This record gives sequence, structure tokens and C-alpha cells, in this order.
Amino acid sequence: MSPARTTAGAPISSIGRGIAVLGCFNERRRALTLSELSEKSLLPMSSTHRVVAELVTGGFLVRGSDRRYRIGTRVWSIGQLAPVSDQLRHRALPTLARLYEETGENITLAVLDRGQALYVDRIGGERSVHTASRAGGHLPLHTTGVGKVLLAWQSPEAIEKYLSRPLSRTTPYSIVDPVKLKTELVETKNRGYAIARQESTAGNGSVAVPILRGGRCVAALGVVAHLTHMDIPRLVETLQMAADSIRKELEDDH
Amino acid sequence: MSPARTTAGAPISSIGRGIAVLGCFNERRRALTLSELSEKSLLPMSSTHRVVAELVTGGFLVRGSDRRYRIGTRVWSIGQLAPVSDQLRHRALPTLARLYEETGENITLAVLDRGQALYVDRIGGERSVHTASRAGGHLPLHTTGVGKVLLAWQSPEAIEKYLSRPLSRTTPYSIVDPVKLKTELVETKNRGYAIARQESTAGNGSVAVPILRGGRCVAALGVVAHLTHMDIPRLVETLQMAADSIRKELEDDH
DNA sequence: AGTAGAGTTCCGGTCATTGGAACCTATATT
DNA sequence: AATATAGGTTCCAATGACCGGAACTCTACT
Repeated sequence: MSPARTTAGAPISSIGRGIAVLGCFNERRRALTLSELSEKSLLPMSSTHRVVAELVTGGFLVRGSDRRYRIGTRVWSIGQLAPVSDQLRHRALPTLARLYEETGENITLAVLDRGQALYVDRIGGERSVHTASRAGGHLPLHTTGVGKVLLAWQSPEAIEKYLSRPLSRTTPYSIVDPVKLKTELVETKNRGYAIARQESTAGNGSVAVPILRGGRCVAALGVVAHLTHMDIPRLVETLQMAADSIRKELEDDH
Repeated sequence: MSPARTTAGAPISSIGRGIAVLGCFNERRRALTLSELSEKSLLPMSSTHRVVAELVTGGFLVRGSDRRYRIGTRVWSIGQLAPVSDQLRHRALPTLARLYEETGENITLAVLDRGQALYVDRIGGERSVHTASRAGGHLPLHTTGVGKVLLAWQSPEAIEKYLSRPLSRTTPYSIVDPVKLKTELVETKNRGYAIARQESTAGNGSVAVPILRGGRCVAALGVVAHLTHMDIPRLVETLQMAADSIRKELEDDH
């Protein structure tokens, strides 16, 4: 009776609907009820129910004893085959482990993804400070050490494009002035590493270096620590050696 | 004209088709052409083409310069929200890093998934031996240390069920006799750890211990090393302390 | 017991989906 | 250069899988 797939205006394919449902999950919302999925995906309840049932059948969603849906192990498993995991994370992990043991601080590895810093992995125990980053999570480019590195090594046009949009403020120390940020980016690229001071989380600072391949910055390696015990020159040296080690690791085959 | 979705017998939903296409990828085949996807998913070329195009639009697939399709970063990113990654891997990672640094050998963390050992993570550098395991990959339960642990702590019925099916042989040393394997499993549970000697890859041995929560074995922690330099009693002690550390980590909230 | 909210099933209408066929486009072979 | 082959893309008529409102069931809470 009613025209199918016109509720939200543009018609969406079945696969698009499935992806939309999976896209409802994020770091804050890792377990959702059917109603929440229906609301967030903008699909009617009955349609959501059907789509969800098919995703459950395929192992892409699982329903817990609390009746909430979570991302299935199958998605995780297939996701491991993505180049970012297979080529980068896997090869860098031993170096990250060594860095973590050496410094005892949070170690992060990030790449540029959809205009944000995508955290490819993070090692940080209870002994190290609490941070906002999490493997698979996105953070802005201008409030973190790794983000600044990823942005600084972009083309001038890409940098201008990023600066032309409003810069979000996460803490009172976040740099939201495009002119000031541009100066900082130039400085970052010149000296070869980035610093962030309480720009993402209060009390924390971070240092980050690029992992370069043929002049391109393919990833950024960083440390997050409490500002009071952050020996920057020493961290930079340690990070640069580790970045070089990862770069070599990436060169093997392909 | 032709009846839709009856080529392969049972009708498959659109979402099921999307999942089938994504399911074509595995550790051996991380980059596939459209033809290969069509062949493996049992879908006609034109249908595959449409499904793939929608997956690309949604960021679930990407096409490289070699015209091959690969799993998109988005799948990896969403997969990180799965409990196996979010609850287990993330919390265990610092301990795995410490273990790796302490031993210098391959460290593996696995859970039971669909009758196989699913590797939740693996840290192993070029210094450690080459192994078959990889994060996100599956291996049989009876040919690896972690697999034996996961199986040994299952219910007697589940063990019988596993033993009733033919046991695959990976190396000449693989235990394929159900009676012999059962004895080994009993012994494993009694002594509290598992050993495998060249049952998965030639020259390698492994030691593994369970991570227990309320009597249930939620994961297995193992080391893979060259048989000649494997100090079993020492590795067992190190692993058990690490397993206890991970168990405590899992107890924090929920 | 009653109520609200969440979740599930039903079902007729219809439009997105389907796949064969035709058509491109590179790469290899003659 | 011409031809062949495989791989990939577009087209289009036919149709049955998908659509979602409505009715119903289940669960949790008062």
C-alpha cells in the first residue's frame, strides 16, 4: 500500500539498510535494543526487525541475554582481513608492545580515515593514564599528537580544506584558531614530530611521529602520558626509532 | 523472466547475499576480483556486481589499484565493537605485550568459536618462530595448545561431539585418534595446561593455559616456540600468572 | 491484575531486485 | 594489426522478495 522505502526520502537498498543498522553501533553504544536500532537507522520497527534477523542469521549481530544486540564475532573476524589490520596493525604490533614495555605509557598507532584520526591500535594498561582513544575509534586531527602528524604531512590543499571547516573544541586547551593551528602544523613538519598539551584530555599530553613511506605519511605513532612526567626529547628519540622499525617491517613483500 | 533467487536452490535475502560476498574473503584470499567473488559466492556476475557496488558505497569493500576488492576499513572499525575485541582483546593486550617482551616468543590469545580456535590476537615478531595463527583466524582445536585448552574445559558432551567427527591432520604429529586425544584432554585439564609438539607446524611446540571465569574457560593463552628451546615448567608459570592478570582485568565492571 | 513499552508476526501491494544478454575494455595470442 | 579471451559493466523486462502498517504477544513494572 504505502510506497516502499520512501519514508526517509531517498530509497535505500537492502544492503544499504543492513549497513545502516550496523552503522548504528559506535564506541558509546556497543549494545543496542531493537527499538534503538529502529530509531537510529530511521527504519520502521518491522523493517528493522527483519534486517536485524538476517544479520543475526549471518553472524553479523548477536543478541545477548539482556536482549540487546551486539556486533558479532564474524564482523570482527572479517574485519581483520582489511589492509589496515592485516598490513599495518599486525606488522606494527611487536614494536608497539616493545614501546609499551619500554615507556609504560599508552602507545597509539593511527591512520587518516575520513578526515579523522583512526586508531589502528592502542596499548595502555591501568598503570598508564586514561585516554579517549580506542582501537577502531576516531578522534579529530587537531587535538591529538597523532592527528597533528597525519594532518601536517598532508598536501597543502588538504590542510587548507581541513582548516576551512570549524575546529571542534574538546578541552579549553584545544586549538580552534585556524591560523594558530596552521603555524603549529608547519612547525610540526619542520621539527619532525608533534606535541599536544591537554588538547584532547585534561592533564594529558602526547608526542607523535610519522611513519613515512616514499614521502607519504602512511601512519602516525604516538605516546600519551601525564604532562608532568613527559620527557619529550627522550620520547621523540624512542618513537623515531620505533617508527623506523615499523617502516622497515612494512617494506617486506608488497 | 527467470525466477529470482532460485539459481542456487534456496532463496537468499539481499542481506544474506551481501554477507555471502564478504564471507568469500579469508586469510588466504584477502584480495579478490569480481569474477572470483561471483564464483565463490555462487551469485551471477551481474548480481555480484550490484551487491559489490553497494558494499563499496557503504565502505564495506574497497577496490585497489589492482582492480581487486578488499575488506574496507569500515568493517574493521565496526568489528572492533564486538565483545571479543572490546571486552577481551583490549583488556588483555597490555598483558600480552608484557609476555611477549618477557619471552620473546609468539604469544596467542584464543577463544572457542564455531568449533574452532579463534585467534583474538597474536604478538610475534621476526625473532620468534613463524606460526600458522593470525588474529581473526581459525585453527582446529586438537592441533594447538590453545585449542586443546579450549576443548579440554568444555563439557564432556561437547568433547564427545568433537571427538565423534573426523580429526584433521595438519602434520605427521597431529593426534587424529579420538581415544588418544581424549586421554590427552583429561591429562590437560588435570595438570592445568596443554602442550602441543609439532602438531600444527613442524618444529614448533606450544604451551597454553586457560583463563577461567566462574569455572568456565572463556579464553586460552598460549606461547608458540621452537621445540628445542622451550622451557615448559617456566613457561607454564609465566603463562599462569599472566592468565590470572587477564582474569582480574576482565572482572572490572561487568 | 493492569498498564506501558518492547518486540514479533501477519499479509496484501508493489517496486526494488533479479539475471540473461548485450556491450565494453584491457591483455594476450596469432 | 587483427583476433581472441577473460574480466568487467550496463541494460531492461519480469516478478517475487521486500515493504511497513496494523494487530498481536511478551515482558517488566506498578
